[in-house]
Amino acid sequence: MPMEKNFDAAEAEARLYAMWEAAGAFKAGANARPKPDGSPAEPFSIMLPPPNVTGTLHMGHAFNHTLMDILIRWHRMRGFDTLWQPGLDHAGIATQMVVERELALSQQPTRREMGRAAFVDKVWEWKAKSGGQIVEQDKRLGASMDWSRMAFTMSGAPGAPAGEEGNFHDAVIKVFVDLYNKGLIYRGKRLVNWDPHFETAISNLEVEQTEVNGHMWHFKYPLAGGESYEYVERDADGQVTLREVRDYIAIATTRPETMLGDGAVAVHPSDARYAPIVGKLCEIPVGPKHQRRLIPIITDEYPDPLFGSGAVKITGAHDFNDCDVAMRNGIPLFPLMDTKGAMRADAATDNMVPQKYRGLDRFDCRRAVVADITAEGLAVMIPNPAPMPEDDAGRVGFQPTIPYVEAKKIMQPFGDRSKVVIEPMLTDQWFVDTAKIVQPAIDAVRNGDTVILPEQHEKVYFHWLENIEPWCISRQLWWGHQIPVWYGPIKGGDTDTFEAFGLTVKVFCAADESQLIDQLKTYYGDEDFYFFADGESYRGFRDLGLSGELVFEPGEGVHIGRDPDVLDTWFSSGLWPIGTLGWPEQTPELKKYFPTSTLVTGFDIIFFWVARMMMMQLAVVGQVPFKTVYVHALVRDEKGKKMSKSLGNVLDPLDLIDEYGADAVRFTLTAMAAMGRDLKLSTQRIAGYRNFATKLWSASRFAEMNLVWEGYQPQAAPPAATQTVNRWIIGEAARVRAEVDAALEAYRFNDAASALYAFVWGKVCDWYVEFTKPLLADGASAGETRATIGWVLDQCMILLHPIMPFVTEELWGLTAPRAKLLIHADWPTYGADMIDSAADREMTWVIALIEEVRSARAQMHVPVGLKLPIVQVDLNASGRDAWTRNAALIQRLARIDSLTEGAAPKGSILIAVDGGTFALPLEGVIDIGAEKTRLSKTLEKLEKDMGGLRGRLNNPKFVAAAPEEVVEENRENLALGEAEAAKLKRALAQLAAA
RNA sequence: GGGCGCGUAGCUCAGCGGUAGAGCACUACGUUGACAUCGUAGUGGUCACAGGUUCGAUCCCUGUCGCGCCCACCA
Repeated sequence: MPMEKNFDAAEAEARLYAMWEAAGAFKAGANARPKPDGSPAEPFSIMLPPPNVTGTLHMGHAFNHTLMDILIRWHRMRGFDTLWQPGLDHAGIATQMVVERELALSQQPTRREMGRAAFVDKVWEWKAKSGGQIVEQDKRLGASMDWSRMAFTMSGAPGAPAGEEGNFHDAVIKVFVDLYNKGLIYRGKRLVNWDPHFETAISNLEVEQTEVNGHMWHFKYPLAGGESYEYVERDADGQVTLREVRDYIAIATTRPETMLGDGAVAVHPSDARYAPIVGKLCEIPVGPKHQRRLIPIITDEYPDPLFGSGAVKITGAHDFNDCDVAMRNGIPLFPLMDTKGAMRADAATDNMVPQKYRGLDRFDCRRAVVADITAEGLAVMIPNPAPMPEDDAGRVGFQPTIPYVEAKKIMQPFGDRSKVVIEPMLTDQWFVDTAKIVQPAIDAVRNGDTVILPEQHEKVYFHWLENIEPWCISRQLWWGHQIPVWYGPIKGGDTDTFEAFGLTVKVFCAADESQLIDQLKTYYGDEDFYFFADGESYRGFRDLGLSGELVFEPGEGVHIGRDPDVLDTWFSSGLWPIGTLGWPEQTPELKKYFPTSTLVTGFDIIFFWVARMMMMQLAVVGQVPFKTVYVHALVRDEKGKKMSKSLGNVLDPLDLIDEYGADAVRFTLTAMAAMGRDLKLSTQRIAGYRNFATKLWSASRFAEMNLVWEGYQPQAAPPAATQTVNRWIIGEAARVRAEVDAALEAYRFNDAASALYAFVWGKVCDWYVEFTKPLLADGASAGETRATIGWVLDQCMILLHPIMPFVTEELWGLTAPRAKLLIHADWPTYGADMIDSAADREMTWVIALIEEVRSARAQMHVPVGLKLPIVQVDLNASGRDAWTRNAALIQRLARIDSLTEGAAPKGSILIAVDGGTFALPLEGVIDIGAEKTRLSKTLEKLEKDMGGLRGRLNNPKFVAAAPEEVVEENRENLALGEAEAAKLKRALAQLAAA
């Protein structure tokens, strides 16, 4: 059946993908071949960065996955034992958010109404129904992952439905328990970033600092007992600029609502202005007068005397800096807010939050506080910067004062998911003591066990790890790995305890319930405890002699029973490399594929994920998780903006695949994957590469029409060709194969793409196909030429397959019966020995001659249909040889009808080639003026080039210092140029005579 | 405030010590038996600017000017 005129991507892609899957082509180890020495195939493994279970394929994934697929297909064809491990991340916050929204939309009970177990069931239901759409989308892209090994970061968790079995939960729990037992995980009451929308702690990486328009208010904190002091301000020279008696200390703040929790006012020890009042008390100027707290004025290095008033209110429970100051100085912390970021209404804070502010949202409270202070005259007043020439009462020259409020750009923390302002909150959380496990992760990159490419990212990696902070791993969510810790009362002397509400509580850490029971038995004996944990309530220890019932609230302390919190999603995805391979079981896959070969990822998750995988794998199994990390750039829109839904500039890869085909999308991303630079995607470019696929397709049709595929015998080795043209293209194939391998070896994906583009289009289609036309008509050489065309096109398909899998596989199947699918075809290894340098030289000469003639014809406006004779004016032996052997194709491609020898006839165009001169007699055809212009222009260019060469060669220092071959090359070029210039001049003289 | 990257043809980008490249766009010509998703030939560049190193700099160094990104607790 003859080939269709065009490749029908939409039809073929699904069919080909199904064929690969049915053939098990993606399975780990598929197409693995022993090495030439008989030893087992070398493993090559890549872990897919697990997309969120809520995710759909966006351009960043398409890029990321294309690069991985290229590496995987390339290695698979080279006979490596290849694994591309797919999977999904349970994505705690994101998923819980999606499911809660679903519940709201379908008017079902809320999360809290239905309770934890029921809600988690709902999430699993949702996952089964609509999670992981990205898998189907990846198939459209052509990603050749081993789907039979699909992993999930929550597999095997309690409550997981059938089909979600797996080791991941066990692995996560085991790691938590092990790290806890090694003292690398601890619980503590710390100030953490709190997301008031999701009501959970988040890590500092999940906080985005954004500049917003804010205000800084200046308020007076009156000194206790109406005391006053002399306030003196001096300039840099020590001259007094202000001297007045004050009965207050001025404070600047951007967050007046936190004043209620102030514990002190701090000034710098060297600040002479406040020296008279250090140690005295001042009053927080908010709330009913009789309830106002007095706080001390202290000194600390933290305040900057040049900023604001130089005095800082210290609110340890609501600011990270202040917390440090408070800790240093023994200042108490006063938590003011509840989990939603509203001012607390509960009894514990009675004396902190006055009645009128209780229950107010933090921002409403801010407005109220500002209004109240201002009304009371406790705002610092400044002259109105825009004085009125006349005031309301008609007073001329009156300059009113106004409350001192600076409009100010301030950095404000936002939750990266919730987009609400993050609140520093004092809560009990679990932390990984990263400082203790970070060093191996730093060393591994320093000593090259893991290589990060491009190199510049190593710096970023080092900087972050060297300044690493404790990692808060507990989240107040329900969807995730519940922390395997139970709390109970303690018998004296144990160290794993903490204080809460006057109770000393022991933390039990266990991988599962039976292990916990064992622990408790060791601890209390057989009779002393109850154990009861049904997934809903955890009251097992209530009767152990405690008085009262402890109620857990995030940030508020302790409960009896299992910790309700779950682990940060990144804690589990941090175990992705070993977890997907079956750890803690010592599976054969783990032995074979770990450490993995390459991680391909965007720089945006170096901290979130890459660094943590390094730390965790090293801490848990003592090995690096991957040998190479290839960090690629971001995909942006054509204007260079980051694609985002809110900007509406998102290009959907699936739309592009629909329109241009997956191969075109893949090739575009590959061609633009230059290291270290963001790529701006334009559909024009994709269309161009779609055309490229079409070009290859039509070259194959050309072959078909010329019976190349009739009885074609696919061979790995090139045919033993005798024709120069055939020998030449075989050499070119060898060249491009080497280029592609070298490029991929170095992760220079764009180099591989452009080498292939230049070969397939620029060499094979532009020249070789044309060269073969006369040969195919010639009985003697037609056979070998057909074989060569077939072989060369096979090489195109093979070498392009990693980047353009669909069109190449389709051609592979259409053109000849094949022993294997292309996806499993053997990647060539032939080398430079296939380059026939004589053929190479000859074809380069032929191409140059044809181009010269074409150029001359075009510029003289010789009609396309008009064939011309050519005159060989002078030509050296190799030129004559080349002409003789290629006369047919030169005449065809340059549209020449005959050759004569002799002097250039009058009114002819001179064609200079390496080793000689031709003339195109064009008397009566050419425009003499135009030809003069053409020759002068060529001469001018030549003279300019030669000027440079002469200058250099006349410089004795150049001749002395430059490498021999550079000097030699310059000499040769100058000689060639001079010969050519002489000819041009002669021709010009002739024209002038005519 | 630190750190990183980028300014090369009209556009999007490669390149990187030895005479400036690609694709797209543009211009002219073309119904040549693979391909108009095409062909042939062209136009188009002080490689941001200023110094320095070098026989030689788009490339290395320093500074300046523009852009972009990452990290950072200035109340």
